Amino acid sequence: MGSAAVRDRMLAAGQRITRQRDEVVDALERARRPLAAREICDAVAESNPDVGRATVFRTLHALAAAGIVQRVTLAGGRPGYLLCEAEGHHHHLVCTSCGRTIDLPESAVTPFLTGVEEAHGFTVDHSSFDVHGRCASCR
Amino acid sequence: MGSAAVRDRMLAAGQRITRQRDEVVDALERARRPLAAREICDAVAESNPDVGRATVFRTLHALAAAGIVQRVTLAGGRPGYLLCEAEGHHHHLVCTSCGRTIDLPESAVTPFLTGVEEAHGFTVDHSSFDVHGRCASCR
DNA sequence: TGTATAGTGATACACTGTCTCAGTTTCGGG
DNA sequence: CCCGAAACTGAGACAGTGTATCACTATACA
Repeated sequence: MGSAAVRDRMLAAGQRITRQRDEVVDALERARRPLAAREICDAVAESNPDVGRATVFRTLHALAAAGIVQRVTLAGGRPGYLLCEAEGHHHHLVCTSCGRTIDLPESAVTPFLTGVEEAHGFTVDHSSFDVHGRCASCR
Repeated sequence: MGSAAVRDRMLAAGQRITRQRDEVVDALERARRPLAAREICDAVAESNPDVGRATVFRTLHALAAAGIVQRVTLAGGRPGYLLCEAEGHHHHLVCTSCGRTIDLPESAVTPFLTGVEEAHGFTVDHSSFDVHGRCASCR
């Protein structure tokens, strides 16, 4: 079952708690790393084979809208989904060795983006960074 | 036919010039904006219906390896391919209004990445930024 | 011009993601 | 506690992305 914290965030976002959504959150909580859509479907099917693929994708969309999950780009360009502890918009460093992620708060990025906006007369609506490398413990 | 500059860059990368590759480059040069794989297939098929889908993907891969094309993320998370004037590793600002892109040289990004590395004990192997917003002339 | 080798087309396969529609479940108010 | 509006679900069809194989072909270079 998904943690109480996640539940509260979903309710706060006006979304309902369902068995199916619980199982998606569960799979992500157990993994502690970004999962491909396929991996999530498989993990969910293990505890409940009757959950449809469409529901998994809808759930991921809903969780992303609530800021609970973030879609990231894995090494190789494949998309993955990551459960975020941090609330609000933020970015991630993805370790190519152990697969774990490090949160990068928006505040660490804002000065850089502001500089870019000023240099090019560009207004940033949305940004996402894919930074792959090795974390401190994998070097 | 792809420009001579692109031809030289492909030869320099040890790749052969073929009719099919020329047509992929052509499609991207005409568009002057990132294209979805499907759009490239359609554009190529218009001038030569016998070019296989697999060849288009292989060509995009080869062009990306030579730094001639970059895979970017379009609004909505869909992948797109962009012909790059600039050589070497760099990033792009994508205008959500007119679809055009602005090159962001690696040198504009390095100080930011260095700061991130120092703050988190992380070694960056590869980074790609998706920055969406409005360019100066679309505001 | 000849030839080693890179490139090609067809086809099959796997994954990602969206849509529709009838039926079900949840949440909040009474 | 029960009810109903509205959100959610499952099945299945569909479309795009991307990779692999294998026999065949075209290119670059000596």
